[in-house]
Formats: sequence, structure tokens, C-alpha cells
Amino acid sequence: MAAESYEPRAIERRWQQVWADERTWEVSNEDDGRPKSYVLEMLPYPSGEPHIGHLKVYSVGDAIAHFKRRTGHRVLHPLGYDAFGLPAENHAIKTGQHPRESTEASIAEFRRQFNDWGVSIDWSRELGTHEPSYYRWTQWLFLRLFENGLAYRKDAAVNWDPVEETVLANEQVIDGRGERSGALVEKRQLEQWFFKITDYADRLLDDLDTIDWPQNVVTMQRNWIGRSEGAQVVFHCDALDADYPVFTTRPDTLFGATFFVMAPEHPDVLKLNDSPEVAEYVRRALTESAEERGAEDREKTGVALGTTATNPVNGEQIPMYVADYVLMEYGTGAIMAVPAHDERDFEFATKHGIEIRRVIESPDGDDELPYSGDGPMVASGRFDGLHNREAFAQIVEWLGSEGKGEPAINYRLRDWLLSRQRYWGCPIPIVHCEQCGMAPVPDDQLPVVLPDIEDYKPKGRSPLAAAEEWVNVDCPKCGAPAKRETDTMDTFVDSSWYFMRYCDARNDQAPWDRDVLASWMPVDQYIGGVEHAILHLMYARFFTKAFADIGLLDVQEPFARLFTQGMVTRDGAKMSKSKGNVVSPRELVDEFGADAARSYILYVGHPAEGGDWNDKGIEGIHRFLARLWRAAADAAANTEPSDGPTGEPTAVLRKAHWAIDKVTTDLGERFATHTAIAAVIELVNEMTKHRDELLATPEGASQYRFAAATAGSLIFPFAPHLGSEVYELLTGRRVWEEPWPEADPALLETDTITIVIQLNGKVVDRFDVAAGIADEELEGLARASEKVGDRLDGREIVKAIVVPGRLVNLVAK
RNA sequence: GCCCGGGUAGCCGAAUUGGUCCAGGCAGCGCGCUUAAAACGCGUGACCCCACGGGGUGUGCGGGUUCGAAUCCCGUCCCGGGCACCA
Repeated sequence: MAAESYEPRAIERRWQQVWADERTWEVSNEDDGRPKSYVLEMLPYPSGEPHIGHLKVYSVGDAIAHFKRRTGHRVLHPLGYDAFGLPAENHAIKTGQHPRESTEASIAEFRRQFNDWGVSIDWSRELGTHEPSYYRWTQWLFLRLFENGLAYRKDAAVNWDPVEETVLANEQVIDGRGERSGALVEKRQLEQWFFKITDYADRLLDDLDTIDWPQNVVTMQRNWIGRSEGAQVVFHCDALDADYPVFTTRPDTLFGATFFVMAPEHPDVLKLNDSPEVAEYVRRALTESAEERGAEDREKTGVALGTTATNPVNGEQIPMYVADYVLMEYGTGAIMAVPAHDERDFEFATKHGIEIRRVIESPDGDDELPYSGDGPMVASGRFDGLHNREAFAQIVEWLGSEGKGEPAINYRLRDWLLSRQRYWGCPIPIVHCEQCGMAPVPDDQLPVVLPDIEDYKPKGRSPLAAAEEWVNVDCPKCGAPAKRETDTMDTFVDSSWYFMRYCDARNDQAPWDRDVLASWMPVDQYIGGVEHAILHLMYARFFTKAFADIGLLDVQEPFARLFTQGMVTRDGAKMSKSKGNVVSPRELVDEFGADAARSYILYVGHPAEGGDWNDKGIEGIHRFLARLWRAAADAAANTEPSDGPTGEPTAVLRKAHWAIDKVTTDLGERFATHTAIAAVIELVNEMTKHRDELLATPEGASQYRFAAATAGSLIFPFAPHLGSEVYELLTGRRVWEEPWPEADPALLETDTITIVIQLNGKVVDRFDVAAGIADEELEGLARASEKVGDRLDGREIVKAIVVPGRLVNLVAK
């Protein structure tokens, strides 16, 4: 303890030992009267060792957890690992090492480093999604969804990643490429497992209003769900005597529909016309990659089908086409085309010489087409002259009365494709039986354990298919020979419910106890990267709602409040191995200590923003922490222990209370860790500045000691080891057991304030005056200012604006 | 193309409600301590002009509203993110 200089590693090890020995951060599920607070970082994917993003997310989360504890909350702050997934499996393919081995080695390293960082985790609830004790319940939950019709198997055109050799969810395809592999995704017709997330589209949309999330994430979810209101309108085709409903958001433009288009995948295209030309067009469209087909600047191609459809509003026969700009997955796979008021239809019509008929005028006489704005209707029979917004509802109503249409809503959101043809994932607990069809594995036979295999290489089917002993089972329903489902689940399934498991992590009778879950959920503060704005956050919300409907839990939203941290960059660029600009948390902690590494990352800028890493910057924080340590040691050696500050308040005491106030609002309300830390730096700077004069009197010394202890208390959420050390040194108590300090309002006010005098809005003078001075007196002072007089130049003061406590602005003419 | 953010000192950033622009850190410069260096401490720290008292200009750019604008409005440029043939 008699160290001469700040030695972070020694201090940090000492406190980490205390916390581990005493299981300080474990929390019981017993209600003790305190309000609960569930603080959670998005669970890490264990691969290699933790990177700077992990350091940041836990620095933010831990600061919040500590703050909550010290402001009277019973805090749940657990951690686990998202352990299934492709990188471990790809590593296995390369090296032959079992994914379990590489994953668990990585988990051990993550755990070691998280402990090195001194993160206040309840380790008694630690879990890995690859452990049978966890995925047993993933399977159990899957079966509940299956029973309730929310998990189903369907033959569909799906996204196939040719590099990973597996299907991908819609959400995992970015710009037509696989999210991980970057390979162009192909469309394949395959039978796959889906979750019926589309049933929840409206609730997922509406309930966004009930949660406190960053606006951009809410917007991204809204756009992803993509709710469009409009109408379903039926077009009749005489050639096949078939009705073809189409979805439109613009029923008001129905009179301008001059042709009709079907997607190449539409089952009736070849029935309408099986000429070689049409067949060839369809074949080509189906084999093209999503990217080629999706490119917006792509020319609008298509082939006439030689048939017509009847426009229900006017009985017109309009030509039918097949064109790949119409998608089978959205709406009904067929559209009415209104070239005058839709850009895509306009382009197609221009290219194929189809009539373009304007049915909405522009109010300002703009005659350019296509026109997507509003205005009065023309060439629309009895709706002529009406404003198109009014006509909208009337046309839909009229269609309804004629049985030719109805109001309709469509979503961009697709069902969640969850099956993967890969090894390292949670097995789907289903047996395929020739007699019984799909038979769920009974609950008491769970988990369906992932078998060990020799060859992890994907071959267009799951590697599990080769494990014949495992695959061949008796049907759980009829006992006849049957086969297990060999696909595994998307890892996003594992991570869509882990936050519930933490609440009751060691329950071996159920995934959780409903009452225990109700006592912790929802997560009060969720922290993670914005890259999960859609996938993980949407899936987790869907699971929560689905389980609530099934009666397994009582909340509608899993994450009441979300904080998305910005990316730490270096030299303005994202850190990446290929750029060679990666900062390793391990090296930082070894060199400067965890407290400095954590504090610096919270100090570079607001944690929600990015922040550019500066190697010298962390040295500055390290210097500050050392200065605080020395100030504390100095106070301990040169002042007497006391119950608190005595004597007339000095600048240092006021500064201490100012810092308490500042850190409390910055951390508690704004997550502004950077300005909170700056406030503690200011406090310590003030202490060093006045050290000698303060130590000259017993009263001053007591204030110096109080300021040092306060600095330790305030820095604790960011630098927990040093905070504990300083506080114990000066008070003999444990800072985490102490309530969060409260600022004395009387000490936040100062006797004198500086008033700024402006002339026509420009600062010309400053006065120090007594606080609480009357407005009239202030104005008088301003008018009497010499500097104002010097600058008047014969002009006259015509008006004075007094902002109490701040400034006086004199207006001169 | 559409929808969000953002642009303040050499760099990261502060300014929370329209009221003193630039807190805090980094880099730089000067000084102290030291035989010396490191460490530490103190000071300085936008630009232009200056008679050394001070004066003028400054928040991407151009306008506007206001007694007063980094903050609000209009236009424009640049950077970052999301969506993108969704009818």
C-alpha cells in the first residue's frame, strides 16, 4: 500500500480479487424492496479475443450499472456468449479443430479479459448459447412456436450464399450479397424453415412508440417493416377466365392504368403464353443474381404476353406483360401499371411504346411526366375534378361495392428464414416421418444434442446429414423409422432470447420462471452497436411478443431503453486488420491499466458518437488518474480523517459540489461520459492548484480531503479500481456500498456572478456583481460602463434587454 | 434518387432552453524543478491589425429572422449512416 507512484495493475488486481472473492456483483432474484434495473450489453460473439468495440460497450454499460447500483437500484448485469456461428465453423473447416474447442478457447480469453477490465458482471448467470443446457431451451422455445403455427416449413425462392453454401435470411443480404461472405447471392427454390414474423408487422411497428430508442434505429425498423396502405384491386383476364388481384398504393390513378405486368416467377405467366420468347425471358430472370436484377439503373426489360386484362374501373382491355421489375415476393406478384404517375412504369411504357395517360393534374401547371404529386383528377370519369386524395377513398369504396377491390395493407417485411445448412448451430428438434410428416421431438427428449462429426465442409446440404447414426431415429409419434431434420438454426435465434435466460439462468425445469422473468424484464438499458438495428433487435422484439402471446411471459417489448454506441476509429478510419490500425485492448490494459483504457474510451467524445483513437490521448487520461492517485495519497498523508468538510466553503469545496452535480446529470440523463470525466479532471486540477493554501488550515485540509474522496467517488463508474482505492484510502469505506453523492444546492450558487455587457449584441464589458442583483441595478451598471460610453459615438441607447444572471444587451441607434 | 445524422482551434471535442464561442484532453511553445533527462508543476494556446491601452474578424459557404444565432428558417457544398425496381 505504500507505493510511491500510481501502479494501476497492482491496484486493479487487488480490487478484482476482492470482487471475485466476495461475489460482489451477484444479485439475487429475491425482491428486497429496491427498484430493479436490468443493464445489458449485447452479448459478444467469441472469436479470437475482445476488440476495442467490446471494451467500449462494457465501459459504457458498466458505468451505467455502477451508477444505478449507487442510486439505490437492485441491478442485474449479466454476460454470456453468442457461441454458435459460421466463423468458428469455417475455422474448423480450415484447421480440423472442432468448433467447440476454438469457441471455448476464445470464451476463456474473453472471460479473462473482461475480468481484467474489472467489469461488474454477475458471473453466476454466465452462459454460452452452444451449451446443451442453453440450446435445450432454444429448441423448447422453437417447439412452442411450431405448435402455435409461428414456425413453419415452406418451399420458397430463397437467398443462397454460394460461398457459405447455406441459405440466408432476407436481412442478411446486403446489396445482393451475403452479409458475411460478400458473395453474390443466388435465388434458389428450396424447402426451408421460417418464423412468421410478418404476423407481427403491425405490432412491431406500433410498439416502437412505447420504447425509448434512438430515433435513427426506430426509423430503420419502420422502413424495414415498410408498411404501405392502399388497395387490392381485381383485374380479370378473359383468356384464362382468371382474376388477378394487384396491390396498389395509388387507387386514385386507376384510370391511368394502361398495362398490366406480372413477375417472371408468377405461376400463370407460362399458362398465358408459353412461347419460346416468354419461356426464355422467365428462365433468364430466375437464374439471375439478386444484385443484377435489383440494380435500379437497370433497363426495364419485359415481354408482351399477347393477352389483355380488364381494368375494373372502366372495363378497358389493357395489354399484359411479364417483366422482372415486378417482384413475386411483394404484393401479389402482379401490378397495374400507371406510366403517367409512376417512374418505373413510365420508363417501361416509353421503351415499349405503351400509352401514357395523365389522370392527375399538377396544381401549379407542371406538365412534366411522370408526376407523383397530388392534384385534381382528369380523364377519370365521374371522379374528374375531385382532388386525388379524396378520390382515393371514394374509388376504393366504389370498388368494394362492386366486389372488385378492398382496402389493403402490404409490408416489405418477409418471414424470417431460420434454417441453415451448416454444422455449428442449434439442431432443429423435428423428425421427418413418412407416415406422420413433421413430428416434434418430445420435450422430455430435449436437447437434441449436436453430434460430433468428421467433415464440416458444407456440400449444399447440412454436414449433419452425414451423421447417419444421429439422423436415423424412430418417429416419436408412430415409432416407424424416420429421419431427423439436419438443418440447424440461424444464430440469431439463439440471441433472440438470451436476455430472458439470464433472469433465471440455472433453471433446469423451464427456460425461465414466469414470475422471476416478470421481476426483471424488460431490460431497462440495452447497449450495443447500431449494426444490430434491424436484425437482432427486430428478431428479439418478435420473440418477446410471440412468447407473450403463447403465455410464457408478460412484457411486450424486451428493451425499454436502447443506447447505440458509435464506432471507435483510428486516423479517421474503421479499425481493421487489413489496414493495420487495430488497437488491442489487451496491450492497452497491460500498458496503462484497465481504468485508463476504459476512461479514455469514454472520454474521446460522446459514446453515442464515434471517436477517433489517439495513442497520446490515453496517456493524458493516465496522467490524470495518476494525479488523482497522488492527490489522494497526499490528502491521506497530510490531513486528518474527518466526517466531512468544515469551515467556510472554499473554491475547491464548491468545485466538488459542482462536479457532483455535473457528473450526476451527465451520466444519469445524457450518457455524456466525456463531459462527466472532464468535470472530475477539473475538480482534481482545482485541488492541485490550491493545495498549499488549503493544507495550511485544518478547515482547508478537511475540504481538500473531501474533494479527493469525492473525486474518487465520482470517477468510480469509469475507473472502478482507482475509485475504490482512493475512496478507501480516505474514508476507510467501500465506494460501491456508498450512496451516490448529492450536491448541496447552497454550494452550487456563488456569491458573485459575472455579467456580460453587450452593445448591439457584441460583448464590450464584463462586471462581477453580487448574485441576486436586481434587473434595474444591472441595467444601470451597464449604462454607466465606461467601455459602453467610449463606443457610443454619439448614438443613443434606445433599449436595454436584461437576462437575469447572465447579461445586459444595450441597443443603440 | 429518397430518409436520417454531422461540419466549432493543428487534432479529439465543450457550449444541456436562442444569451460570455471554444470547458477538458492531445499536440505545440515558454518557464520552473533537475548536473542532465524523464517524470512532475506552472504559464501560453483561433486569425488579422496595433500606438501594447486595445481594435477588428471568426462555428463549411451564401442569405434571412431576432436586441442577440454554433443553436431557428431558406438555399448551397462537403462528410458519415440507412433504404433503394416494395407498386
